[in-house]
Order: sequence, then C-alpha cells, then structure tokens
Amino acid sequence: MYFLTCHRPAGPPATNANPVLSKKTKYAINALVYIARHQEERPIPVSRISEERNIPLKFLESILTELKNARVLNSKKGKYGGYTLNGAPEDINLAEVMRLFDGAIALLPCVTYNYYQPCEECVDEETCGIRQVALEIRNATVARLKNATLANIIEREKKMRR
Amino acid sequence: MYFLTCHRPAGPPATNANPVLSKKTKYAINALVYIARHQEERPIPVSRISEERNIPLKFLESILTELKNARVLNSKKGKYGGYTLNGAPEDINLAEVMRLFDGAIALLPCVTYNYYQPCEECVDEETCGIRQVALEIRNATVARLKNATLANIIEREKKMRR
DNA sequence: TTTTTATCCTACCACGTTGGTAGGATTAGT
DNA sequence: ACTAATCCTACCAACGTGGTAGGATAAAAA
Repeated sequence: MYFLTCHRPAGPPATNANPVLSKKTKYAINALVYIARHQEERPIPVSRISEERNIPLKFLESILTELKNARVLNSKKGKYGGYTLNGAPEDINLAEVMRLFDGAIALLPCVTYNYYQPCEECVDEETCGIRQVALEIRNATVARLKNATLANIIEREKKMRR
Repeated sequence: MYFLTCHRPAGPPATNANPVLSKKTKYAINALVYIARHQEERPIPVSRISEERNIPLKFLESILTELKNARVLNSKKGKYGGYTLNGAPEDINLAEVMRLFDGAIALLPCVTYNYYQPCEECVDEETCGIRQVALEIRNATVARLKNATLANIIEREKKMRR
C-alpha cells in the first residue's frame, strides 16, 4: 500500500501546516478508542487515559464531560468510577465526534447540513460551481467518516499490526 | 440531484459553523473564476473584481498580489493595468489555491504531503487507525480538488444555468 | 463516618490566526 | 504632468484554541 507512506521529501519549507481536526477532537477520538479497547474492565478514569495517551489531564477531563453530555459516554462518579461507552463501538463514528467538537464538516458553510448558512459573497448559490465541488467533497468525506466507527478503527489497527 | 439541496431543517441551534476554507481562499477562487471568465479583454483591475464580487478592495489587493507572487497570475502595473491568468484555465485548480492560502489539505498533520509533521500524541503512526481514515479522505479530497480547475468550474456553472 | 478517588463546574488566560484597514511608494500609459 | 493601476509596510480588533486553577459534589471502601 504505497499510498500510505507520505513522509515529506525535499521540497517546500513546510511552514503552514493547518490540519482540520482540532486537538480537542483528536484527544476525544484517542480517548474513545482507548475506552472501546478496554471495555471489559471497570469504568476507566480520566487519569489513566491521560497518562497512557499523554493528554493533559484537566483538558481531557473537560473533553470527556462534553462527550458525556452528548450521550456518547456514560460516567460513574466516585471511587472506582470513570467512563464507559454509551453505545456499541460499531455505533460511534468519527463524523459524530467531529461534529460535536469542530462543528460542520465542509469546505463551505453553504454545503453543511446541520449548520447551514449562505456565503455572503455568493452571487447565486444555485449555480455556484465552487459550491458543487465542495458539496461532492463533503458527501464523500462524511460517508467515509461515518464508516469509521470505533470498531472499524480498532479492526484496522489489528490488521496493520500483522 | 436531490443531494444538492441541503438547506437546514429544524434541528440543532446551528452555532458552531466552522468551514475549512478561509475567506481569503474563497475570495481568491472567486477572483480567479472572474478573471478566467473575462480573459479576452484587457487585464482586469482589482477595483472591478472588488465591486462586482463584493470583496473588500484592500484585502483583495493583497490576495491578488500573493497569487501573482505564486505565479498563478500575471500583473501589469500602471494605467489600464491589472491581472491576467498566468496559465490556461485548465491548468489552475482548487488544490493549488487552497494549499497556497490555507496550507495543508488534510484532517491530520501526519497525512499531509507538503507539510508533514507527526502527531505528538501518536503512539505508533504506522498502525494508527485514525491516520488511515484521514489518509483516504485526503487522497479522495485532493483528487477532486485537482479536478476542479477554473475551466471545470466555469463549465459546471454553465450547465447549472440551463 | 471518614477517607479516598473519582466526576463535574466555573472561571480565567496567553497566544496565534483571521480578516481586515491605512497610507503611501512605484510604475506605466495618455 | 496626470491618472490609474500595482505593490509594500505597518498596524489592529476580534475570535478561537489549548490550555490551567480551584474547588464542589458524589460514591465506594475502610
């Protein structure tokens, strides 16, 4: 799978690296995968995930609280408390998580579903060529993100290890 | 083409609309399309594009200068000066423009080509399941963006008008 | 019932990026 | 010389990101 290797060759100075996913979202995904992997045991406390995945404790705390409020996680307070998944690993996907923290998944605000708003500078949205491209990209991206459930990610990682 | 309609129904409060493309990039694309459409005439001054497409003059000025420095546009100074495309409309695509202004096109910094850098929190990049998903999305997105040349966008818009 | 170990809640803040504005220097046709 | 363009430097307000600090609350174990 040659296309999996994309280490940077000699080339442009690599200034402006501006990835789409916020750290918050990445932390959230990492934590969810971790929890999904260790489901059989007791609820998992934030402190453990923080140590194992090297995520700032208090920041991660706020993230998991948010996931709990969104009903992605269950929480149990007190000693031996912690977090568990609210659904099956097959039912939690990256689209959901990204939408929760980073909002819309789209190049343009006018092609989002949950957060629609027009482009101010747009003269005619119905015949806007850029919009069409953005819409196709959005549809393809969302489809892939929905397919990427926690179970799917764990499965992928198992395959890669061999 | 039902999937082209995506106006927002009753639902979540539509707070966090966080599209990927910066205004700078959108302005750039709009300006480029405009210039491509009016190529036959004299070089096109910033002021005209600013008025017609409703883009702040001084801001657009800086954008077009940047496009010129990147050799996407030619400029001609002085009276009756302005901007012209440096290449054919078939040879200027959205991937190029986006990379110029917004940098990498990717969900994660570890799947970018020109701007590669590892995820700090990543334990093992080679077997990272999230990375695989992000890489597939990147490849699909870049392919579509490269296909979206100025000529292609104009063609799309012509079709839509009918 | 006290201690321990969790979640949960509110407030705060430094830093960088975005989306501009202002003012003028330079260049080139008429 | 005038006019109409690009080009260049500097500045700035507002906002989002990525945190930190400190404690209130809850529950299980001792």
